[in-house]
Amino acid sequence: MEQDNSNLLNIRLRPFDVFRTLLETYGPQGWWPILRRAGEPGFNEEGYHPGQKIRLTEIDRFEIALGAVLTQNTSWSNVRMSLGRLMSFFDKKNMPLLPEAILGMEEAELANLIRSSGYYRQKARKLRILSGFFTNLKAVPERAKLLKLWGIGPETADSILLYAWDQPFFVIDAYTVRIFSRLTGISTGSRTPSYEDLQYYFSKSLKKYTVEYGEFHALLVRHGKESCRAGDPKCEECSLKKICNYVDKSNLLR
DNA sequence: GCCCAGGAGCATA
DNA sequence: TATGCTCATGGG
Repeated sequence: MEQDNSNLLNIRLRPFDVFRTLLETYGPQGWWPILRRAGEPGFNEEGYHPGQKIRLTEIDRFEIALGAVLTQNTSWSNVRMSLGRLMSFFDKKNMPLLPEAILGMEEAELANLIRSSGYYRQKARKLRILSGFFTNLKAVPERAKLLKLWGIGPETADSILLYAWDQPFFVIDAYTVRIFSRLTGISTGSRTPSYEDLQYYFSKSLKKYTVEYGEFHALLVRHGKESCRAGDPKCEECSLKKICNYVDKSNLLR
């Protein structure tokens, strides 16, 4: 059965125009951050690598996948603490942070190390399942196989595929939905368009350059944190206000 | 104390 | 298919 994405494609606003404006505003974001390599040439102190084309190692890819699960509905600052704890734990054992290391420990012990990420019991289980999948991984994972894993949904799968394997899957997250619902007036809440419809809408407007996909998603996260915030959006200083449909009611009431 | 954060799975109707 | 609930820590 063919999906009906036509309502979204009728939207006048082109995602690519938003991408250009955000890139002018903030510059390249250097995603996905790799904490293991923080401070190395080309990486800043938090592991971001703006403007650098990074050659990823097996350990890098696994760290990205771990982070993608840990950051589910959770701020990155909390995730960074968990990743730091995991790394120092295995550093002391002189073991690289690879799937075998995760599988070699008790789930409760793992949960304790990642407490700061929240939902830590669920996420410990997710990380072990993910690790099992990674142990017999020979090539780029298939999206459908990732989605069959307990704890891996579309956003997490696409984040892993895009940032760890350079595959052109555009990531739709809560920031993306919020920003574009304000820009275009598309409905939110239970009436939010499906993940696949939104992904199709963005993909049609972008070239299949994974750098563009990765940069755009990172810029949307940055913009959602700093400007297009949930509670008190800073519409005055927003670089998208000329093309935005959103009416900041809290401002009108003043 | 409140709200929010780089989701996903499951029960119920 | 759709809605509602659960999972949980940490920062503003």
